[in-house]
Amino acid sequence: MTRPPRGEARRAHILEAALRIVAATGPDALTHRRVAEEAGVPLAATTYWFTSKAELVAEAYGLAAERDVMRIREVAEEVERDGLASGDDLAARVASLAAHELGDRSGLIAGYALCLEAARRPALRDLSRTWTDGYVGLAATMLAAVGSVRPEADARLLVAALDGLLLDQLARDVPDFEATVLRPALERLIGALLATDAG
Amino acid sequence: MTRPPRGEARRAHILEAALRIVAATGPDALTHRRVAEEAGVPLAATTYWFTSKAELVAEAYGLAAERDVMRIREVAEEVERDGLASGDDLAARVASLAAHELGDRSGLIAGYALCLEAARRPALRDLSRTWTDGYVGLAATMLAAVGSVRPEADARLLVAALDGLLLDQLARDVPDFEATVLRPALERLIGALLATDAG
DNA sequence: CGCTGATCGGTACATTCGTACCGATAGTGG
DNA sequence: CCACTATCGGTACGAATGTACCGATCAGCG
Repeated sequence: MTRPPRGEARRAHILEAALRIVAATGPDALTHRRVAEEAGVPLAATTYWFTSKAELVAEAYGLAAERDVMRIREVAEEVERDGLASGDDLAARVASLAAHELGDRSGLIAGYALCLEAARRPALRDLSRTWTDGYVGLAATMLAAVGSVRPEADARLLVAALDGLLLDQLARDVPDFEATVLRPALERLIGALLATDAG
Repeated sequence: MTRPPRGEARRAHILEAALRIVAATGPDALTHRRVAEEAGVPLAATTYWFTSKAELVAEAYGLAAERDVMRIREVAEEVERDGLASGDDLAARVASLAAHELGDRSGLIAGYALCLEAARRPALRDLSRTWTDGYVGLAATMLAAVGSVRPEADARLLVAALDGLLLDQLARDVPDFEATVLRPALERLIGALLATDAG
């Protein structure tokens, strides 16, 4: 029998529950009671570990961002080690990465919710920027690996397009999104960017 | 002296107030009382004109979408009449359009909030799709006007990139965004897309 | 063991929420 | 002018919320 988590472990447990709720039901459904229920802890635990609801929200977002950036960093290092064969190779890599991202609607929706929150609450903006910058950095690394002349600028474009496509897919729910939409679009974009590098 | 609005006018008045609130404080701040205060009407007016809060929210989003699509249509027709000189011309046009959009953070944030809501509530998905499709249609028209070979597919890419850039800007707040970020990015994207059309 | 602080679980409370209700009023067709 | 209906404004109420509080329990240390 595993005993119920105590101490900091419980704190983390609560944050996880908060993220699940944001993704499933939206940020406005994030109440102390709902979080406590989802985490399987008494109500008082949420007020004990987080002095206010705002703190809970901010830390939950922070966790999501940190975890995501960590995962990105791994992929970036992997690409730097192994290199990339071609633009299409890069497109496939990014598409698969994004599709995997889309598999966890939870974190994805929470991420975009953060963007909108950050649009209102300046305290969250650094968090949001760090998140995006992580992606841009990865994209730049990848673009450089396939010989892009201006990897940084094009990376911003690539990440922006990716965000837009993912956001749209969240509402559209196209079946087999990766193969029918994402990969073709990315191949087109990356191909065009690389092809005009010479000129 | 203008008398307080009555009848359907008051209903519209309430919807406008709701949109302002969503933009300024987020969707979770959208309460009957808050809306009533913002609209300058008694609390009961909001429950009289909207049988439930969900109806109010849905109609507010619908209004934002409809109004925006209307404005897009005008631009689309204008472009179809006058044509476009070049890719850079198109980029400047889109950048200015988007910058204008960004001027009204209100509607913009509300729009993206809708996307996220639609990711959860299927009832809103049609609305969200219509909205995006409107933009894609405009973009396709514009791309066709400058001789794009596959305007439809490239339009999706263009709109996605635009969404990503705007979303990022909402949190980043780069000064002089249109000139320093938006226009260069769009010129780069559109230029690359058009240049590789031949091959 | 026994003490002490961290942690836990239950509960209380003021506030705010969505919504329902009800009497007053204004505009309109007869 | 007189109903009659749509609309208005004020208020009430149960439910849910954030948060505070309090006594019980656990873990480490003398």
